[in-house]
Amino acid sequence: MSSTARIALNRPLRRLFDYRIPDGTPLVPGQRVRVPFGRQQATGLVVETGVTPPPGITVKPILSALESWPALPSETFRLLSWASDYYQHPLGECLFTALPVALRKGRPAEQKQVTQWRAIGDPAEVPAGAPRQRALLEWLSGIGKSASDQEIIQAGFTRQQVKALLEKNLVQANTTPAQPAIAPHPDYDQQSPTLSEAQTRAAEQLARPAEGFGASLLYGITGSGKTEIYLHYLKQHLGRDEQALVLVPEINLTPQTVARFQRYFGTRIVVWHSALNDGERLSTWLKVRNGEPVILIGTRSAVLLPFTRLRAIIVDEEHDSSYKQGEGFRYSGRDVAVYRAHLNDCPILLGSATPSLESYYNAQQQKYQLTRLEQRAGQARPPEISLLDIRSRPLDGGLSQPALGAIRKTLERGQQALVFVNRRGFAPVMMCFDCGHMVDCPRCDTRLTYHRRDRAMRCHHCDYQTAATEQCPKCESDAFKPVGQGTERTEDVLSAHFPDTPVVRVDRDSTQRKGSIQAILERVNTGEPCVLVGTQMLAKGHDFPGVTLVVVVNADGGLFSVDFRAPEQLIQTLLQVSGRAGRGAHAGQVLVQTCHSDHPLLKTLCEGRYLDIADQLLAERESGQFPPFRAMAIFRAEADTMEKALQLLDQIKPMAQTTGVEVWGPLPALIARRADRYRAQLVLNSDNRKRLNHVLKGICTHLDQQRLPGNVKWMIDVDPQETG
DNA sequence: GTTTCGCCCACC
DNA sequence: GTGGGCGAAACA
Repeated sequence: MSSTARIALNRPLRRLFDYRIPDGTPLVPGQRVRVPFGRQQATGLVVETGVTPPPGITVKPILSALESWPALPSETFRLLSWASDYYQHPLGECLFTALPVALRKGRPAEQKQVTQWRAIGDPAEVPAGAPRQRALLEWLSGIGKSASDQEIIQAGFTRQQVKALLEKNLVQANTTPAQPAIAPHPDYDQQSPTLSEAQTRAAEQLARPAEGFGASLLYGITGSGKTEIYLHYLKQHLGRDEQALVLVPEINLTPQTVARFQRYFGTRIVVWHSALNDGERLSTWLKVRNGEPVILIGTRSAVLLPFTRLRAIIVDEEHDSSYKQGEGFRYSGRDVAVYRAHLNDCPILLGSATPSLESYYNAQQQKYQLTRLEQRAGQARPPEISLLDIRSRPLDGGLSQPALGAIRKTLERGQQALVFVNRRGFAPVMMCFDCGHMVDCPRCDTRLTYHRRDRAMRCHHCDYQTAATEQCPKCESDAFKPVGQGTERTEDVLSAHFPDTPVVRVDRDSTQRKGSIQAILERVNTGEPCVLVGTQMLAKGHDFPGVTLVVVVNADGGLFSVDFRAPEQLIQTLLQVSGRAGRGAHAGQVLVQTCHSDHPLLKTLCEGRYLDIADQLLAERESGQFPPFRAMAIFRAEADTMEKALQLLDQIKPMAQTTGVEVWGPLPALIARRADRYRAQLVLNSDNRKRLNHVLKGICTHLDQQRLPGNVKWMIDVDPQETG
């Protein structure tokens, strides 16, 4: 009697499919199989065996197992099943995100092999009619070692010629994996990083002799040397045969960061990020799956890799909003990492100079151990932050006279200045100074922004773009100009004020080319006086020892936003960018231009104690019934008319509104129309996460059963990062 | 009367 | 997601 297996497919379906297991094919959960699906074939993952198929369906047989072992080991499988349930995302899609593309498509789980060719015969044996073959064999004998296909082609020969020699038994082939395995006992540098007194104290607190799960929050101010603590932490918690995971935001995964880890762990360091190609992905995935003793430094999706001996996890810049995936499977890399540490019964370290309110709250609740590192490493001292009220001050390219004066003084001292343009909620918009007309996106409820580089106007929410006109499209006035502080405008003003000093712009436009950010950093690190102008990018991670002055052009964007996370993110950004000042021998100074110099948040910012601000912000979250005091989820709907979207939400609302779950809305989304689709949402809020999860599951089941009018789409965002 | 388009639905 | 079935619209 043959058994039945329940299979997950890579489809956006909240459903699994049952197949007959052919006799003599033992299957375990997590194993890849090939199955017939409709009139096509698909790769599936075994979820369960020995199930009873629902009545009334014809069960087809599994075609084959792709391996005899589970592609997803049990711990990874459990992690993803939990995430599927927690985030209310279809299990199939969750499981498949943990496979590299090659394996999703059903390709074999094998390392790419490279073939090396070696001469074993005498060139004289090659028939005279094949001069190229003879030349190849002579060349191969001459170099005295084996050569790869690539080298042979580079030397001017062809694959056919090698093949012909192989048939004549004059060359020998030797295939090896393209990426050698990491030796189980790698001989890496035994020394640990040298720690300062403050670092030693922090490291000692983090060295927990106790086995098992334990989460720590490392609050380490900018420049305090968190990386040394990470290195030390890994040395302490990690055996030679064991695996570790270091999560970093995309922007922080630079060659410098990797090199610092390599100094202490050598070949055990492997990386995982969006720039890897499919082959590199498969190769690294296999190393992890094979249990090689890797220390993997990676971005968000690295938390889903199939580790088998994971013994330590670090999440760097744990507050960074890029840990939350913004579409599809909307998981938080940081939160999944914490759960994964639970599953593995291993320690996890969350580090930040500006911890998220969620993690800080967990520390206050004694769920996480809080370790503070409040001294800068070496000679460096924390920068002095002051507010510069710009109400009724004339601005030039967004900069006030005092700010320009401070930049001048800094340059005269032979030091560098950094001008930070806070672009969040602020972008250059084309406006007519005669009639006030601004250009809207024809498909979204937003204004088009102006890009001087190619004289185009673009929408930031869809791919619409159009050429910028000289005159106002409405009244044809010539006074049609960009308003608002773009980095380009600020760059111009700075160049005009300081004609003898290089002004370096760092934003997405200027760093798009590969390696250009590297070139910029090298140039700045020569220490020559210069002015750096940039957005978000400048706030993160990079070390500019020559910078002693930071000017924040516009701090006010996040102060009065509708989004409950906006103040937190504003403060984090300001503190992170402030942290760029005075990392070298000279003290740093930070000038924050604002129209609200009496705002309590900004006043606390000047005292520079992030945890005090976090206490303030937490109090606001508590009184507003926001996370982390309550669990939140957003139910979003999208349709070709606003009525249809709202109608779906009206239908869902009574289902959600049960004991212990509060529902706000339905409300049109902050950008109610995007790419000609109308968007609205319900906010669900509960003091009981289990209940919220249960309610969401009920809604999903309900909606899966009923058929919706065609183009209405819906999705659920658990622990949303943005409420708009 | 024939072809094309778009919607709906199952897929195990 | 994807292909097929089906009815409505478009075409000769």
